[in-house]
Amino acid sequence: MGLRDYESVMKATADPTRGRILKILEGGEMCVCQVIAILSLGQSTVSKHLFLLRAAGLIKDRRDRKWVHYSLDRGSDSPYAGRMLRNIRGWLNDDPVIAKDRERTAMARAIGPIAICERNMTLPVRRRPSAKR
Amino acid sequence: MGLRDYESVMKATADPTRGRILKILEGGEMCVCQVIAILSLGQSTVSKHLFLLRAAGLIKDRRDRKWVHYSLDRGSDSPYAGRMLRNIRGWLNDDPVIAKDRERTAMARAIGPIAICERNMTLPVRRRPSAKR
DNA sequence: ATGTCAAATCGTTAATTGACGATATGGAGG
DNA sequence: CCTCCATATCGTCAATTAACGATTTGACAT
Repeated sequence: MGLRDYESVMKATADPTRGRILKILEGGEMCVCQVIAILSLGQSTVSKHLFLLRAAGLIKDRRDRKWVHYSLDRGSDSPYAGRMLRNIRGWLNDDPVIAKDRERTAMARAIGPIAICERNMTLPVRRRPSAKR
Repeated sequence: MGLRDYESVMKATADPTRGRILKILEGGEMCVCQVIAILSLGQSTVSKHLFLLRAAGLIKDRRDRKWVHYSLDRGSDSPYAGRMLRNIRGWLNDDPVIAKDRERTAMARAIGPIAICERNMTLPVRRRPSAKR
């Protein structure tokens, strides 16, 4: 529980994309393909982020058939991880990026992993009100 | 108070050298030259670290003649900074590197900034018990 | 104003990191 | 055994970062 663990947890949380992932998972367990769809990032990119978060003890995974689901690892071995998860819970809730992610998270949850995989890890495009002139 | 501030505070604290600096400053205000001596790093290197910590709202500075003293900025504007300072207070106290720094911090405090500057930002070498054979 | 000296800034270099596409892994179903 | 497909790992590239030495800044003393 020294500088090494400290560094791994803090560096894992410090990256803004990984911060977004942690906020997404606050809504509950998520399939990898759903996280990819919400973030609109490459599959390998997201996989690496999830790896680092898991290595730091911040999240845990669960296999269900060919899907892997990730969730926050409350009760992690790392005291740093537990504390940071609790900190982040109250943080960033007003941030516009996080708010947007929350909407997309809701959509991803409504649609479900299977449909998202069929759509090649994408969410349906949201119709934007176009300014008439 | 969005992702940007979050990132700056987290990245500032995530670096192990900056973590050491924060732990050093828990002992109270410190002159730059003392921090340099404790860490045994280059003057410009330490100056940069202090800059990043200050930019994140974690520490503040005070000029006294030609010396600049840094201290933890409890009551910072950033809510992230305040929380992290409180977290770190209870962290890393068992780490060997931090323990060593604490000894050197005590020595730096005993000697004082003026003497350290005269010694070119170094602490007196500690006599190590040499293993007889 | 000039010199001194602690600290800040600049410029460079090597190492780390985040992104991507391509390939490998490993369950589930045929 | 072979295929399919979600995920993991690999290889590459551009961007960031931590370290250093050299130079600049700015407060103080003469």
